[in-house]
Parts: sequence; C-alpha cells; structure tokens
Amino acid sequence: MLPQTSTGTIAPKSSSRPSAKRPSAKSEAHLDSLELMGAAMAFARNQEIYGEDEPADYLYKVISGTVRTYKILSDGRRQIAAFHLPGDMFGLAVGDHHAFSAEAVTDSNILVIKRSAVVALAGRNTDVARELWMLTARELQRMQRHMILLIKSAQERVAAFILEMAERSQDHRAVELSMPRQDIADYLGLTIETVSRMLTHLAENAAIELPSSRRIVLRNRSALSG
Amino acid sequence: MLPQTSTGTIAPKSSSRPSAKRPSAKSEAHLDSLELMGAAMAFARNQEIYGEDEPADYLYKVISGTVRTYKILSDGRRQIAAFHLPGDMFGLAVGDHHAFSAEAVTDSNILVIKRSAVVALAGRNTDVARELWMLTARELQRMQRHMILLIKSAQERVAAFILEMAERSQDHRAVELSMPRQDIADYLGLTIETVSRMLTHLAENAAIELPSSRRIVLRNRSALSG
DNA sequence: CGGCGGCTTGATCGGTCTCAAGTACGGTGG
DNA sequence: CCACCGTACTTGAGACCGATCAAGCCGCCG
Repeated sequence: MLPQTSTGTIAPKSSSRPSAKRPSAKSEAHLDSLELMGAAMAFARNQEIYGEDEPADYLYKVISGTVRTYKILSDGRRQIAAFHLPGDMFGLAVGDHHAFSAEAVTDSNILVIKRSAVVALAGRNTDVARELWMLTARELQRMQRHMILLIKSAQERVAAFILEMAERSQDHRAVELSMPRQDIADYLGLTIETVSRMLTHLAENAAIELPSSRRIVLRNRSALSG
Repeated sequence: MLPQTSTGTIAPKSSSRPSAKRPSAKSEAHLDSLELMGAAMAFARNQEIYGEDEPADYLYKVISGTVRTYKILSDGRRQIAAFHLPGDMFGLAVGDHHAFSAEAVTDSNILVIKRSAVVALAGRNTDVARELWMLTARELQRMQRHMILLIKSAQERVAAFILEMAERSQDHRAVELSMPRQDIADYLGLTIETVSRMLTHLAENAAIELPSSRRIVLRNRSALSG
C-alpha cells in the first residue's frame, strides 16, 4: 500500500522537512490529488509533529495511528482539542502559525503536504478551494460539538466521548481506545480519576462493558446518550 | 447611511425572506461586494433570526445591535456559542442547515444575504472563495478560544469574558454590556449567580469597577489575564 | 406609589478535584 | 519461566468550588 509515497523508517524531528515532493496533478486536481502532493513520515509515540506558534508550512493527514492536537495553558493545564484518526486531516489552522501543538498518541504514519502548494492550487482550482473550505468547516463543527460537551456533567462527557469514538470506529458497538486516560481527561476537561470513576459507574449501570482498560463494549446506547 | 439597502420598519418573522435582492457586482466582486447583495432587516430584542435545523439559505451581517447564536440541549440548558457585534458575520454554518439558533439580544439591524448567490460567486471568483474560507476560519479560531475558556475556573471565565468584550469594543478600557447576566452565564457555562459573584469579587479586588450593572471599567488588566 | 424584571447576596448541597494508596499489566533481565 | 520494575489505571477519603434554593435590592415604567 501507499506506493506513491516513501515511508521514512527513521522517525524525523518535527522541524525536518519531508524529503520528497511529488509534482502536482496539474489541472484535474481535486480532493484526492492533495494526497499525491505529500510525503509519508513516521512518528513515534509521544513525538511532537509540530508545536504551537510554529509556522504552519504543512498540512497533515493521518495514514495510521492517532494524533492529538492540544494547547498548554499558562498554569500548566493541557487542553486536548481533538484526536485525529486514520483518514483525518489536521494542521489546517488558518493564519501562518499553528494555534495548537500536535503529537503522535501512538506510533503513527502521517502524510505531510506542503501548505503553499495546496493554497496555490486552490487559487486556480475552485474544487480544491471548496475542499479546503469544507475541511475547515468540518473542523468547526467538531469544535462546536466539543464545546457543547464541556458544559455537561462528568458522566455525560465520558458517555459522549464513548459514543463519539464508537461512531468513528469500524465496529460502532465497541471501541479500542488508542489513548491513555490522561488524554481522555484532558480532552474532556476532567481529571484522570473522574474519568476512571465514570467508566466504572457506566459499567456498573450496564451501559458499557470494560473487558480491558483500553477496550469498551457498548451495551446500552440510550443510557449513554440520555 | 446604508443607501444601498432598505431597512424594514416592521420587524419581520424570521422565516420571511428579504424583500429586495440586488444584482451582484459582476466580476470585480470581492469581500465588500457581498454587502451589496443583501437587504437590511430590523429585529426586535429577543426576536428569532433563524432556528436550529432551519435551512441555511442566508448569511447575515450585523449592522447595529447584538446577536447571540445558541443551542438548547435536551435537558433545557442553553449554550450560547457566540455574541455577534456590529461588523460581524454569522450564519456561515456549512451544510445546508444551521447548527445553531440566532436571536437578537437587543433591537438590531441585520444585513441578510442570499447564500446561494455568495456560493455561486465564490465558484467564479477566488477572492470571494478565499474570503468565505477566512470567515469560517476566524469563526473556528473564536470557537477554539471559547473552548479553552470552558475548562477554566469561574473567576477566570468571567475575567476572560471581560477582556474579550473589551478587545471588541471601541474603548478597550471599558465595556458596555449589551446582554443580560443570563446570557453571559450561558456563554460561560456558569449560573447567573456565579457570574454576579465573580464580578463582585473582581470589583472588590480592584480589577474592575462596576459603575452600573451593565458597565465595566477595567482597572487592573494583569489581574484579569492572570 | 406599586409592581416587575434584572441583579445581588446568603446558606446549604452536591459533584468534581485533590491527595493518597492500592492494583493490574507489559516489558526486561535473570 | 519467573521476578522485578515502571507505567497505567482504579479506588477511597476529604476539601473545595460552583449549583441550587431562597431572600432581598435596585432601577424603571406605569
């Protein structure tokens, strides 16, 4: 798979540039052609992909693994803005600097695409421009849903998180969590202890099953969405 | 002022359509030309501009007054996503239905622009397309800042709200609040009582002055941002 | 003057955080 | 194969912050 891109065997520093760039697919370019303009890179677990306030020279697409984008607040708290799963794009932040940092949650392969090439292409091709807009809009929708999450109770947040992850996984009735509890806590604006407790409660109420700490089986969907 | 648009004297129902649409400014169209494609309408305090899940046929720009966009959760809680002040656009939600409801906080004049005309124009004119993208991106940034707000303590949220409003007002050292406490509470994910208490505390700590309940004078900026 | 909506203030309750142990699991080296 | 270790996770007890419930106050308009 991925014959068009070379997957680096050495995990590169985040500031290093992709080694190969492919000539763009000329004028019949659209959504998928973006992927031909990038190079795949491997990132190890917890490795930084880019830092907050770094120039946003690249766009990224997850090939395999999980990525978290986050911000560290002045007092040290960390807010995770999103988890990016295979197929998701990230790093679209408008403005020339990233608003968040990005790290690999697990060992990951990431397609890295030069931003300037995409923007230039969008200037010539309205389909690409529309695609960029749609990607930003989808990010906005995700952020809106996340915002709604943050005003709910701890149990509701954890339940909503499980449902969100279930929707995004192959089997919508079970989730294999790729991230540790601390990441979930920082995503939901809770502490790791509260996340753990809420999962236990949901299991006690038969809403879910916990065969292992990283695996969740959905038992009673309405108990989660209620 | 506003010689190009007719301001309705009767506040129309939200489902009514703007009475006049202006021919678009042809090919030299850009940002400002959007405004020539709309009609101004008057909305009374608390009047609905559009409802959640209504088809998103129009874009809106605040001429005067204040608008809130919000969502009602299943249990009746209301989350205000944003306050829109004069000059702000809203209703850009991508997808063909609005993700939020919109209401006038105060009596307001709103420029109403047919969405299809703008999108069609964007398909021909890359500047307009870029402008649409930028508007969405700015909305995304605002949403991100709002999300960060929601994980902070009550005092930090209220302080951040004051700073945000001060930035957006003419005189950055004083704010004239156009919305009641309940709206602030629903924006910050707090109760009206907590908002009131935090304002009192900030006044006691000499961070702000409260000449009246709707007016805030900033006294010590670092006490607010810390 | 009376009444009402918006705001403030007070007392108590409950949910989440904090601090502190204790447990399960995976990897490494003997 | 097992002993050991470190990391991740769970569980418990108590403190604290913000919600809730309940009065009271202020400004405005009739």
